[in-house]
Amino acid sequence: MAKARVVPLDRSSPVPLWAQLEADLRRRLADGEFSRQFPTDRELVETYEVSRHTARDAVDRLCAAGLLERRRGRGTFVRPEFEQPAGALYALFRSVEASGAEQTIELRALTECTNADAAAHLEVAPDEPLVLIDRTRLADGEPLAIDCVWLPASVARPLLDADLAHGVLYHELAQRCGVHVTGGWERIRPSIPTPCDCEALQMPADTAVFTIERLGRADDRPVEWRVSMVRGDRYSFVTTWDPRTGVDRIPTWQTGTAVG
Amino acid sequence: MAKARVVPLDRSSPVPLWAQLEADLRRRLADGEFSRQFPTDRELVETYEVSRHTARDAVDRLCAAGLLERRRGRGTFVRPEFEQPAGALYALFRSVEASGAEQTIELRALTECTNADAAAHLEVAPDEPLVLIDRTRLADGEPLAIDCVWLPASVARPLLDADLAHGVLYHELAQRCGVHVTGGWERIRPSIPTPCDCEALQMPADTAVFTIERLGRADDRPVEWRVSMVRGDRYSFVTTWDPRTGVDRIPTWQTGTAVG
DNA sequence: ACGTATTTGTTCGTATGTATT
DNA sequence: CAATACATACGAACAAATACG
Repeated sequence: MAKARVVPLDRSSPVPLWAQLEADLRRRLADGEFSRQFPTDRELVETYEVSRHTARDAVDRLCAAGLLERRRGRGTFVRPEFEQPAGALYALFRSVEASGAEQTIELRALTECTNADAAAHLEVAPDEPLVLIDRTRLADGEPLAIDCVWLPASVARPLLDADLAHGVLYHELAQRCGVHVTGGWERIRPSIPTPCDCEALQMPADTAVFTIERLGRADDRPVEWRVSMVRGDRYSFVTTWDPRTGVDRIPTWQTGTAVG
Repeated sequence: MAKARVVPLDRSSPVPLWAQLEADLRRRLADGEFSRQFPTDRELVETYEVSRHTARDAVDRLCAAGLLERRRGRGTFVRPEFEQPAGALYALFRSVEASGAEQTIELRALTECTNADAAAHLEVAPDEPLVLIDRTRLADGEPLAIDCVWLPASVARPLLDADLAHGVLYHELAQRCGVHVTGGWERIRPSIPTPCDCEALQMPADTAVFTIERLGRADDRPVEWRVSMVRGDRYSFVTTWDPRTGVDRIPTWQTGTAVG
């Protein structure tokens, strides 16, 4: 465990104390300093020398962002699921897992190659060597998605020896390559798969899929370009809204036809 | 304008004061009591006889939910866009409008009919008469989506005389039929349009669309069943995330290829 | 152009209630 | 029962942005 490094707050700064505190707690969270238990209000008051109100303000925002969870009488806890990658693609994997289905991965290819399109998104030269990870994801043995990832070989070459049929890519990427994906974007489009992709997904020829393009960044540069195809006849994107309880909830993935 | 009806707070209730206050402000917002300007902190303190801290707590939550907006030195304001319908479909219309494109509507059909599938979603008998609104939506003259809505004729018959080529359906529904849609769900799927739909959308035969199914409820019962097809070759669903600044979990629609 | 009043933003302090250990 | 930790609620003061005479 890394030793606690606390950045002292600057009271003469125009940045509010709660914002400085929130930023430092975000940094310490990203450093993995709190495995599960988070400092109590009182501890924060003492280490940062602020009022309890200010400490709560910062922690409240981290709770609202979903990183922490407070439990009355017990303490504040890190939400481990939020250490997992963000975005609609990983939300799908998690919702499938939460449904009780057993997820397995078939590795179709794990090689070094070049790809001009992926290179463009990764902002490297078109002939720059890339690591390609081509996998099929299955839920209870039935194909759910095909998932192609390209990463610059200069940073991702250690992955060629990794076991990518289990676990989360980002964990391997952090452990073996020292790269932490911190942000990015995703674009979701409907598309018609090629006959080859249709076969891999074991779906009829006249059905459409979600194509999810995903770019992951490691602070200073893009490191992950991914194109995934998700069976649209089995999975759909569902949103509910209700002005009384709060509107526009986070979309979730569902299978089947019933919507609450 | 309705006279201000303030529900007194119950200090012996186990429900926190801020929750009671938030609920009452939500109700007054729904009643349209505040056209644009919202009470100041001081006014809330006086009318509800709570501390400023409690009043701010309630208002902060309404701000977080997106219903209000506070501006230092000016006051608190109702966000008018939040009086508009929620969901991915209306988010698309708004983002197209925000892009500067001129939106027009072509009315293809406005009739009374029956439809067993729609009736099932509206929870009425299969032969119950429905109002069908079948429209094509265009952005700068180019087809963007086709949009079919079914409503129970018993409540929506006044719409047969309405001008549905302009304005928002929900406004007509509220004005002519006295029905306020307050909640519901949406399901998004990729699909392949029929040749007929392809023609209406003026798109090539081998492209896929987003199918958005939408169920709108008026508190006690479903009143709107809608199936829309959005050109997937022109519009995509984009999400960005960034753990440092807070994860952006609300997807937006974009056209073109550039993603920030 | 300036000063004052208003309004929200931030920060402190204090006390009490409630759930958990 | 007691200690701990979060939840709620009150009060007070000053700062920063805005509006207005």
